[in-house]
Amino acid sequence: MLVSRTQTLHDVAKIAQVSPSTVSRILNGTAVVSPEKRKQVEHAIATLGYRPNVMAQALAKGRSMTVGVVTQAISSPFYAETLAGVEQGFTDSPYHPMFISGHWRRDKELEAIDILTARRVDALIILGGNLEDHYLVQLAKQTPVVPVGRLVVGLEAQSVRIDQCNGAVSGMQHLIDLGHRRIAHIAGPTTHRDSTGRLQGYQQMLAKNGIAFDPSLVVAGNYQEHSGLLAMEQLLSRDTSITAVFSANDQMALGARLCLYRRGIRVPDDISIVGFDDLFSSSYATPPLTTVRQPGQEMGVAAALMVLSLLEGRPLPDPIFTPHLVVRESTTRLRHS
Amino acid sequence: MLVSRTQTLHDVAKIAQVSPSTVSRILNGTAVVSPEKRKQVEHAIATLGYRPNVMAQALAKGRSMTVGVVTQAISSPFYAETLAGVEQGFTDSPYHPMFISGHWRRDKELEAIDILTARRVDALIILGGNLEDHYLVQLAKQTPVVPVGRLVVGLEAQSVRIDQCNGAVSGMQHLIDLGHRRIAHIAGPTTHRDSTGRLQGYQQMLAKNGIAFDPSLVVAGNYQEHSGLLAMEQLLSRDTSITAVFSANDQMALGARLCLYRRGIRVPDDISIVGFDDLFSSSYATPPLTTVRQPGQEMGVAAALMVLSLLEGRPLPDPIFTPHLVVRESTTRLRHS
DNA sequence: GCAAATCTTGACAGCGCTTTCATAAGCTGA
DNA sequence: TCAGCTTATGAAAGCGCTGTCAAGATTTGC
Repeated sequence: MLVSRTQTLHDVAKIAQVSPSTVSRILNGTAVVSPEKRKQVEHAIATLGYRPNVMAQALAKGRSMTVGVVTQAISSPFYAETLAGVEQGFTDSPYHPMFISGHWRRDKELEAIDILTARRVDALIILGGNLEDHYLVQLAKQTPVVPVGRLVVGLEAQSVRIDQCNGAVSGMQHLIDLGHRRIAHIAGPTTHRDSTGRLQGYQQMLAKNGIAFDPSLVVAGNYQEHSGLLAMEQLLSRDTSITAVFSANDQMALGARLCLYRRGIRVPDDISIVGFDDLFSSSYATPPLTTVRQPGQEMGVAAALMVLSLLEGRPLPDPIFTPHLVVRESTTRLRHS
Repeated sequence: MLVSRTQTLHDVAKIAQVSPSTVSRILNGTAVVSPEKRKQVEHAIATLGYRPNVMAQALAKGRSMTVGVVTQAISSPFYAETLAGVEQGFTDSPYHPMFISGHWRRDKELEAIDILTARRVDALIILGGNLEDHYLVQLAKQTPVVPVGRLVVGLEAQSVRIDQCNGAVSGMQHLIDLGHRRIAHIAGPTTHRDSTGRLQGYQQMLAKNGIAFDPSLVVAGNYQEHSGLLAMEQLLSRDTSITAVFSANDQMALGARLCLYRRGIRVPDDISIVGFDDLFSSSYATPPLTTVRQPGQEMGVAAALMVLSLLEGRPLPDPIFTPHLVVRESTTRLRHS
């Protein structure tokens, strides 16, 4: 129903011949109201096409009903799934998410938090990022903070995350089961705790299977496609006996795959590739990528539920997710040549 | 600066020993204030770590300083770029975007608009979608509406869009220049005006080059990867003399490419593929996809500027973008076998 | 040097809603 | 039947800010 001037609760009250308080009470279910008045009010609301002004409600009750989400880039395929999950998690709740990108820069993230707190968001969801743990802990004293994809010391019960090392272990297990021994690793930024967790899993599985760790077989990228391509080139120039590569994320795996394509090295026939994350697009790569699935969407939903629990004082859900291997077509059994 | 109770303009006024009005004036630059008072106020703001409450400002001035963005899926690679552009376009403006997904469903889009108007957004950006033109025109009478990626009749000056037909023409031109004649087309949903525009470009180029239009060479998908795969299979079962395919979007092109991979048909050696959109991931496909670039990011920025212009009564920017061909490695000259 | 014009500043009434608080009405039971 | 209690409802005071209005202070012109 489209009407000219935007209607207020007052207008509704006037038409229904009750006081504004009564209308408010019906809207919020704050108190019992006689059925007849309720009927009148509901009718008035319908005929006016009235919609409460959320800003005014927010101001009056001191809660904005919006939760701020600091992501790194709204267009990053990796964060996109989690954002979708967050959005989904808030559907059917009175809260709504507001997304702002931090562009992987500390100052931008700070700015984002600033903008969000100026809007008096009721809670904050922080996807990854470069903000120090102690800062987030401090921030959490003002408004609930839910970190996603990282463990914030001091906020362990509410940091939605996966067991990185375990994920890496299952990816490596797969490669080793297929007979591979010369396995390279394209790591993430060495400063990221999650990259080091994955690296750790890689090394752990090497050790467990009596394969000597060769530092020249691991090179770090920055999680973007291009760095995966560069890393692969470097790896190839160092050692041509590699038969498999385990990449710390899908985007770099795709970059590596392009490098191999350009050099005419076949995947998986010559070199097998295992990624990490399982982006939507990985299942449509050529060949479809075998990868360790990080349940981005589910984690987003969990983050939303975590916020809701925090806000309503309910017991918190389990924040730890376990990544699982998804076998597709980029890996194959090592042929003894 | 983190303080316990959240500070108000009143607190600042008290500390600076001026009236709240004066503080407001300084904050908004609404009137001239003596330098000394300004100094005092600025000092008070700094020591208190004061941040104005955006909700209260919104209520008082009747503008929420937020613009609603109805997208289809926040995780769709296609919309993601545009969303990023929108976000970027509002940086350094006092406005902030709030995204809600419509999931390609009319009822969800309506719901999204409902949520957004309850928050009294100052404008609406609608990415694609299924809402009827007349509905949007009607809506635009209440609050500025900027449709993106489609032409809304009645809102032509502010519909940010591309010339679909022209884009298809340049993709086809490329294929024809390479000597292809048996060119299939994987179309988008027949109900979408943009798909039909692309189909039109396809037919136009066929006609212009004296190639008879063969209806069995076009099959429609739904813009998702899987439908591209299915379409390709259907095409192959109908006619094995195809040497090139022009897909109405990259996602379907990627699906088609997977189909060919599974059947051992080489790209581009056996069949060339041209996509449409140029998603981030297309340049890392195997092989990197030749495609018609739809400038998603730029269009997002343009949509934001359009909103700003509408809101500030400035002349509107040009809403039409021209797509350009990006030649990569999925197309090659036809070899006469 | 004084009336008139200009400028800075504070008081105050909203913005649209929620939420005490108080009042009037309806009940209970002895 | 009436003291005492519970209930439904309205009046009014905010929530934190902006913007109008008018009053003081200051400057200008002749």
